[in-house]
Amino acid sequence: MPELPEVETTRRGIEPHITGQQVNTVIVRQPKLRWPIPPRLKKTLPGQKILNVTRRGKYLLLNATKGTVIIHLGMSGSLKLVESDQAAKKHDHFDIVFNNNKTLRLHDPRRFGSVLWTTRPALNHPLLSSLGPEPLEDEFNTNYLFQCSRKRSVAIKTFIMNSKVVVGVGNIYASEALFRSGIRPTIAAGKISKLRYQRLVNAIKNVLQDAIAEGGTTLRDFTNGEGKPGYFKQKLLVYGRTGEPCTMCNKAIKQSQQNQRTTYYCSHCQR
DNA sequence: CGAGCAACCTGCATGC
DNA sequence: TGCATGCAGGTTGCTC
Repeated sequence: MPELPEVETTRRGIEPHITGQQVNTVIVRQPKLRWPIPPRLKKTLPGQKILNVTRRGKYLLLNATKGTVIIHLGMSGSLKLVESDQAAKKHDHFDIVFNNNKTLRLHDPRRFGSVLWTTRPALNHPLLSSLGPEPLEDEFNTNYLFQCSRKRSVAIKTFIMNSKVVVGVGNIYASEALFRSGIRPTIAAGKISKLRYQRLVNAIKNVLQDAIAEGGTTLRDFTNGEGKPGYFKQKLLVYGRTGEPCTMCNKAIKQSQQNQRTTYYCSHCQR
């Protein structure tokens, strides 16, 4: 799935095309996503205008006249703008058809994504209300992460992937940021020094910014709003590189399991 | 409260 | 070619 850079890439791709546009129709082909697509969306959204498209963590917020469409892409979701007469393909579960003959189309084979609707401030929605800070904002800094980590025994990789700690860091960028900062993914979060947290915070910010600049990472099927892949995969230093030489020391990259997820690291460079 | 893990679902690569 | 297995970008919600 899309981690923060891929969601941000999607946001930038669709935002200029749907801002100010009026919704004509909502088409639900498969309502069974992570949560059911709310049935009232089909009646309530037509006629409304999209005011802007924002992002909170990995959630996209289509802010409309009378409420907000909250979209999460899960593991395999992607959004694309297509001509409204374009036929839907397999796993094209949801469309917002606009009056200008363009359609925003959600494609999601695994259906871990979600489409929700709220008429209250979106940030108050239960799924968004207890999220941690945005990693690229100033609130996410060394002091914050260090304080937050005290007395926490969880592995540092698990810790930075916890959206209550910081949003947007998924399996790819967690491994990459820990490599960039020289920290072994299994170290207990509470045992890491402030200096090392400073390096980690910088690494998280830098890797996410670098990835956004490349349009995100396309492993298999991620595409931006215009159907194009991202190019950050070529710059991954450890993720998916098991057995290949470390770019720093030439030793073979290792992999292990944490929380049912694969972790990639260099046993020489990360301590 | 924190930690660990099963669950949701489909597609694809691999091995027999 | 077919079948079984394991793995994949995420997150909630359950147990302990």
